[in-house]
Formats: sequence, structure tokens, C-alpha cells
Amino acid sequence: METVVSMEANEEAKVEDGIAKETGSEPVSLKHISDPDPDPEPDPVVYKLVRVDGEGRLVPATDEEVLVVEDLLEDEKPEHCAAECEQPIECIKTEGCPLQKNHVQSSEGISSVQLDAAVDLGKKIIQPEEIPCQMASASAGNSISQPMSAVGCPGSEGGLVENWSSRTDLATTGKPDFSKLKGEICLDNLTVKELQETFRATFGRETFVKDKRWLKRRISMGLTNSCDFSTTAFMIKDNEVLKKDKKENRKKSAVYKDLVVGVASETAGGPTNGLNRLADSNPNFDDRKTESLLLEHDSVREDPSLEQRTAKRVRKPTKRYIEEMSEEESRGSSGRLVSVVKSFEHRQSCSKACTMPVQNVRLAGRPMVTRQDSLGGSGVQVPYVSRVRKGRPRENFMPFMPSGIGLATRTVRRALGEPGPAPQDEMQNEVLKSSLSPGWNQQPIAAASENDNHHLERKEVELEKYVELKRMDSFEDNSDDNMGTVPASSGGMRRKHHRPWSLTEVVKLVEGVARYGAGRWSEIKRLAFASYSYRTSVDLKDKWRNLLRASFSQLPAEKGMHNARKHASIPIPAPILLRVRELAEMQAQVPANFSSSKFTGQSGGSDRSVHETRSGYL
DNA sequence: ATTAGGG
DNA sequence: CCCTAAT
Repeated sequence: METVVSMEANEEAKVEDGIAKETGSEPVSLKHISDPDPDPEPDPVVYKLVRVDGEGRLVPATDEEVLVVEDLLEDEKPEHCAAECEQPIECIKTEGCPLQKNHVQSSEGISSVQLDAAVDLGKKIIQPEEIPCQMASASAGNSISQPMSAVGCPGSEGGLVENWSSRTDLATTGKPDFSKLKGEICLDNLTVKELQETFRATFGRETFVKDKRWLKRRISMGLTNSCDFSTTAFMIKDNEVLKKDKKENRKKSAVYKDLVVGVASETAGGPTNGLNRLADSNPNFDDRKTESLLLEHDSVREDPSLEQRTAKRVRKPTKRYIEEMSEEESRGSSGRLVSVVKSFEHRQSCSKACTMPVQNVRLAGRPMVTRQDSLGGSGVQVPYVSRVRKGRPRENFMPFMPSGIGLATRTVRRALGEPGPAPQDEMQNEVLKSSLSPGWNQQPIAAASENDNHHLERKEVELEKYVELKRMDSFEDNSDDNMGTVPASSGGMRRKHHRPWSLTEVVKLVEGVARYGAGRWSEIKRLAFASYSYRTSVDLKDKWRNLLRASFSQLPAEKGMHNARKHASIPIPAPILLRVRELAEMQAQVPANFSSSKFTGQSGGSDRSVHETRSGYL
């Protein structure tokens, strides 16, 4: 989270904003530090090496750091520059990608393009994988917490490292014109004027800098970065990877870029378009990828009008998930919060509190603690956490709210007696939006208080949404135990959120039921689902119930159901449903309501609905 | 701790 | 999936 930069201690020094107003002189650079011979340029300006810490404050650099920098700048040639500015970028990707695998793949995709550019320039660029990331990780963290803006770093605007500002350029500058950059341009042979031309072509703006070296550096960097962006020019549409309009992509922020790259290269890297082969042919192929593709496919089919969408839409969490707590509190009082407080205040004296259902007491009790804190002015505002769960391990649904703003808002509102919708819901919604939306639809809400943990966590959450459609023989155990459970920074656990059943899981379930009998779910869980830690016996039971429902409701409904059921997830193959029905019949589990209407003889009669051999179409 | 059912 | 009640 630290960036080594050079800052001028002298007020007179010009600030290099990275875009305009280049003075004719050499731009601020670390070079001055190591330059043992200030004579040729008796510049009164003194440069001091500092670090920018997380808050944007400047901290004197340690000797060690100075040495490192000196080392890096020992030989300031263009190729070094190229390599240098690549470091942070690559490492940012590392941070930006939810999975290591993604990182690797995206890096590959990019590096190839970058290499092209490098070749054109007659320069050598280090492969991303080989880059030592000592200092890069630092800048990476920094740029994430302060996306695309030097503003977040007061007083250090001028100190931003060259490569950083150039990245900003690319993100904000309009469409560069690459026409001049075709073929192999050897920057070394160009005149200043030509270099300026090239610069203009690269960045889309004029420059008055006459310094050849600087120009070359900038141009080469620009090329590198631009190509970098071009790799994001993919979109997934109905299982195909399409090329996207470059222009559009170039406007994406780096953070988004990372995500997009991840997705795109995932698909591009796949051996084939066929999902089955994709999953089956490569044993190591991460299920998640297959799943994400499947999911994409489904969503497209679900709503043809959305085919043009470049990014997946995010399904907002069920309202129930969000409100969960508010439900009970709201009844009986006007405002939920008020009711909470009331229940607390009256707990001691009011008999009503005593008669309150247990869960209500529990529900009210938790928020109260935090409220007491805020009222007492302790200053420590604890974010609102979902209710504590008992029984099987659960997770807290809400990620921690950033800096307790939500609570503050709530408190204020309550104080003002503002009726309105429950503030907590709003806040939670906001948080959800920001934490669940994949970045490329939406500005990054870089909550100031969010740390890296949160960030990674968020990525994980995002990924999780694409996770989960598994194919028959694809590998599922893949140590996903962890996947449904994202530890929150508070130490609590986020709630498990929809883990679609894979076909193999279903099969196992069915087998299990066949073997051990329906109802013996803990048994089945233990024996047949040993490897699926995220499926509890209750889950099995629920799933079985659904299977039952499905298997029996399918036949009769068949006609009116054409477009009705847009299978949001995997359609369960007919044979399996058939099997389910058989088992159900066998075990006399056929609730009359499931079967095709007529409730004649109930449990025993096994021959009734079975006749309809035409069973599942699906 | 497990199960059955409702939501 | 979650939650509860009933075993």
C-alpha cells in the first residue's frame, strides 16, 4: 500500500500533471535522486524520496527504499521504463482478479499483445510472470483504493509516479489514433518532431515536450498500455467470444478492465466453444468457468432482448434476504427502528417484552448493542450485522458496512423522527449494490474505509454469482467447500447464497435416496455427500422435495408450460426425474397433491400415475 | 442433532 | 435457501 515516489521539496518545482503543460525541462523523476552529477543541470530543486501511505500522507522513505529505487533507475533506458510501468499494471491485475487462475490467463492474453507492441518498437518487454513485483504490489494496492484519481492523494499529485499518471491518461483520454503507429516504428530514429507527432497519435493530444527520451518513453508506454486495453475488447455473447468496440473499452477504468479481462480471457482461453467439451476435456478446468458460461447462456436464453448486453446483470438478492430482520420488528409499531428501541427500552418494565417471542427478543437485542454504543457516544460504531444463527454454521449475510455510515444515518434519521422507509434497508441495499455488482456496470464505489480484504472479498462474492452450474462429469469437489462461505471482516460469515445444484449432485441425491431411503438425510449426507460440505442434510431434503415436485408436476402441466418455465438453472434430465418418481412411488412418498390431481387411494396405490410412460420431456 | 414442513 | 417446530 505504499508507493515510492519522488517529491520535490522545493516549492518552485513544476508539477507534472502527466497530461498538459509540459515544460521544456525534464519531467520530475526519480532520476535526480541517483544522479550523482548534478552539474550539467544545476537545478536548485531538491528531491526527496518519500512514500505515500494508505492515507495519502507522505512518509520519508527508508534507506532501503532509496536503494531500491536507485537500483531501478540505475539505467534509465526506454525498455526499462516499459518494464517498469508494466509491473504495477500486471500486479494490479493480480489484485483485480478473483482467482489466481484468472490472473494467469489474463496475463497471457495480454502479454501476447503487449509483446507485439514491443516488437514493433524494437524493444524488449519482460513477461509479466517474470516481473519481480517488489514495488509493484505497493502501487497496485494504492491504485485500487484510490482509483483513477490523484485527488485521493492530497499533496502528492505531483509525486505520482510517471507510469501511474500515464495510466490515468489512457483511461481518460479520448480515442487515440493509432494510424500512425502501424508497422514497425523505431522511436530511436525519429526526430523530436516526429516523436511529437507520434505522441499525438498515441495520446490524442499535442505535446510540446522536446525531450526525445521523454517522448519515447511516453510513447512506448502509451503503446504498451493501449494494447493492454485492447485485450479487453471481448464480450461474451451466447457462448461466443466477440470482439468489442475498442473505443468503448478504452474508456473503462482499469479496475473494470481487470474484471473484463478475466472473463474474456477465460472464455478465449478455452479449448472449445462447446461447454461439454470445455468441461470434460480438461480435467483441471475450473468448474466455475463452465458454470459462468452456462449461466451466461441461460440468461441470454431467458431474455432474448438482453442479448446485446455485454455484462451479466446482477440479480439483486431477494428482498427477503435483505429485510430478514425488519419483518418482525415492523409489526406493531410505525418505524422499525423505533420499534427496536422500544422493545429494548421496555424490556425491563414492560410485560410485553417478556411475552415477546423468543426470536423477537433476540432480534431486537442485537441491534441494541450497537445502538447503545452510538448513543453513548463511544464512537465505536459497529456495523449492523445480520442475525446470529444457530445450528449449522452460517454466515452473516451483510458484509461489514463501510465506516458505520449506515448506522449514523439511521441514528440521525431516528432522531429526526423521519418516517420514510427503513433506513437500514436502504443502506443495506446500497451496500449490496456496491458489493454485489460486478464492476463493469457501475462506478467503483471506492469506500474510503474499505481495505484490501474487502476488495478481494468482494471479488470473491462477485465470482460466486457466476459459480455453480456444474456439468455431469465435471469436477465438483474441487475443494469448493470454501466457496459458499466468505468470511466477513468482522469474523462473521456471510450467508450462503444460492448454490445451484449440479446434475451430479442431483444424481447422487437420487442414488442416496434409493439406497438409504428418503428421509435418512443425515445418512445420505454423510455417505453420499461426504465431499460436498456445503450441502447440509436439510439441503438434501429440500432438494429432494423439489425434485419430487418437479418429477410429478411436469407431465400434467406440460402443455401450458411452454414459455412459462424458463429454467433459470439446469434442467433436470427426464431420466432422473423419472427415477425420482419411481423412488417416490416405491417409498410411498407420493403426496396426493403432487401427483396428477385426483386424490383417490393415497399412499399405497403405486400403479396410478406411473403409467404415463411419456415421462419427462426435458 | 435430525426431520418435516412452511415460507 | 431459511426458519421453526417437533422429535
